[in-house]
Amino acid sequence: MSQKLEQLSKNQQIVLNLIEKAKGPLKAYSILYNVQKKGIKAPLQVYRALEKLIKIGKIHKIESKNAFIACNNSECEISNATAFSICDNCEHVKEIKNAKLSKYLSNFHDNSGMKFKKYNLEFFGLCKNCKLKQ
Amino acid sequence: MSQKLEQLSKNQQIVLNLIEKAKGPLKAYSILYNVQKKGIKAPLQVYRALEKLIKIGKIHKIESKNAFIACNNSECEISNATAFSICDNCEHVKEIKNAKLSKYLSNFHDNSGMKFKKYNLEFFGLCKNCKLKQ
DNA sequence: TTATAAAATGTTATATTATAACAAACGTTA
DNA sequence: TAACGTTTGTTATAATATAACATTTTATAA
Repeated sequence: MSQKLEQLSKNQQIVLNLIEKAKGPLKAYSILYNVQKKGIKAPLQVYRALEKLIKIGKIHKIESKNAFIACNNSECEISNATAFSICDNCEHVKEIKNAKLSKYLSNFHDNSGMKFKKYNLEFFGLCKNCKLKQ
Repeated sequence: MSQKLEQLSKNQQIVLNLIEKAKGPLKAYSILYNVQKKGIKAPLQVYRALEKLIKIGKIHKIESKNAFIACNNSECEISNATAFSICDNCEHVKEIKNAKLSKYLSNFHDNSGMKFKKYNLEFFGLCKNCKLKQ
């Protein structure tokens, strides 16, 4: 039964495979072009797969880039606590795994006492490589 | 001279006025419809104003909603450290002012030692009102 | 004050991102 | 097998954002 829950449909698997073997985040229409040989023909097919993959935590959306990246963080299986570093120069994106950070943010509550079920954090700067080249 | 720097152009002022008097974030095309009586006719005129207003920190973009909100935080004048709470139910958005949080995030560096010039954090949950109604 | 550079404007067209609506097939479970 | 939820396929369209180019306004400084 638990195996069923992890069973991906055909389109979902195709899209996930592509995203997982990519070096960085992929955009929806770039995904579409790359899976057309596999029989996926329309944007909706891609978006529906993405929606499901996000929901189950296999991928994340990088909101500032409208792009999708595979989850590499075993701690965020339910996809409710995500943090990324994004290079302003080369656009390299990396998911941040940091227990302190995620603990800090998961426990954060604002002045009104509102607590949160989910957060997404995007950091911007220059990655090591790009900093050296400056 | 410093006054010149803060001087907004006509279109920028029109767009900013609208966003500032709004109760929540506005979408670009909703802004467009609402400023057409003021003579702004095309999306680009809106997007250009938005771009400038973001750059100088007068407004922020809520990335997960593709919407724009006035800055209410004197501490983020350069718009490089933003945090928001977003209600999943009523979509109410509020900028979070919290010195500890911003200090924590501004000083954060990842495992590789990469430091960041900018971050954007979006929290999701139920606001007080919506929590009560459940 | 004039030239010149930088910023802003106006405009048309188009690119990019995402969803609506509907019909059909599939997989699971009662 | 009947019923349900999920996934698929498909066409059309909505929503978001930028390219390219010509012109005008504003700031700077020679």
